[in-house]
Amino acid sequence: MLLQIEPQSDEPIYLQLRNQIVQALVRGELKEGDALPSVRRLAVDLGINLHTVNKAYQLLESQGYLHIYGRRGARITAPLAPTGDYVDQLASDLKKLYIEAQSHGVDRRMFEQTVKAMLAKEAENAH
Amino acid sequence: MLLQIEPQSDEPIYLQLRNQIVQALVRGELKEGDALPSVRRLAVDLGINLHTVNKAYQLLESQGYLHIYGRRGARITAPLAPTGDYVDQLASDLKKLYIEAQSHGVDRRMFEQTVKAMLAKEAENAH
DNA sequence: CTATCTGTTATAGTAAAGCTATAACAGATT
DNA sequence: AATCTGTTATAGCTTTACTATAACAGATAG
Repeated sequence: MLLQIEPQSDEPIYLQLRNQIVQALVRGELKEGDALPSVRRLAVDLGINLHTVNKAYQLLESQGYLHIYGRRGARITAPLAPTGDYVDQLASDLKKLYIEAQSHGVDRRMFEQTVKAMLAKEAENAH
Repeated sequence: MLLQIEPQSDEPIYLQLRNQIVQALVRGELKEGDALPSVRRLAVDLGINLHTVNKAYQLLESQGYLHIYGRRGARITAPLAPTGDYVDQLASDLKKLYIEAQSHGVDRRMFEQTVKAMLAKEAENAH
C-alpha cells in the first residue's frame, strides 16, 4: 500500500489519509484482516504528527472500515454492504453534482455520458 | 427567489447563499439580466453580515454567474457553456463519488441505477 | 441641492478547524 | 527489563468563517 500526502493541498491531511486508505480498499490492495501500521510508525514515514494519523484512524473506525484493538493494533474489517442511508446520501451527492453541472450548461444527456465515460475508464484501470 | 440560510449547518453561510442562487438559476427563477438585491438589503433580510453576502456575490462573479457594476448593482450574466475544464472537474468529482460508493459495496450497476433514478426524479420536479 | 443608498475598503475581534509539539501513563510485545 | 503501543492532556500556531464598526465616494431619489 503506497501512501503519499500533499501538505499544500486544500484537503486536510487526515482526510487525504482516510481517502487513500479507502481507495486502497477498493483497489484490493487492502483486504479484511490486514494490519495497519502503528500511528507513530506511519506518522514518521509520512513526516506528519501522530495525532493526525490517529484522527484518520478514528474516522475510519467510526465509518466501519477498520477496528482498533486498543494497543494491539488496528485491522481492516469485513467489506461494507450498501445501507439505505448511504444510498440516500449518494443520491443526494449526485443531485448536487447535477445541479452544478446544469448551471454550467451540461444537460441530462451530457451528464449521463460523462458518468458512463468515467465508469468505462475505471473498469479499464481495474485490469 | 426564496433564500433561506441555516446558521447551524456545516456549510459556510456564504456557500449556502452561493449555492442557492445557482440553484435558482438552474430552476429558471433567475434569468439573464435580473438584478440582485444590494448586499446590505439581503444581509438585513437574512439576518447576516453584509460582508458575508458580499463574499457570496464576489464568488459568484468570479465563477461567471453574475456581473457586478460597481455601485450600480449586480445582474445575472448569460448562461454558461460547458468548458473542457469543467467537464474534467465533473468527471473527477464523479470518480470520487464512485470510489466512495464502491467502498460501501455499491457496484457499477447499482451506481448507474442510482444516477438514473436521481435524473428521473429531477426531470419530474421540473414540471 | 440634499439626503439616502450603494459597493468598497479598512480594522478588529471572536470562534472553530486543522496541525503540530511535548509529555505522561499503562498495557503489550520483544 | 526495555521498548513499543494507543490514549489522553495541554498548549501553541495558522487559517477560515463570521461579525462589528467605521469611513469614503459614487449613484440615485426626493
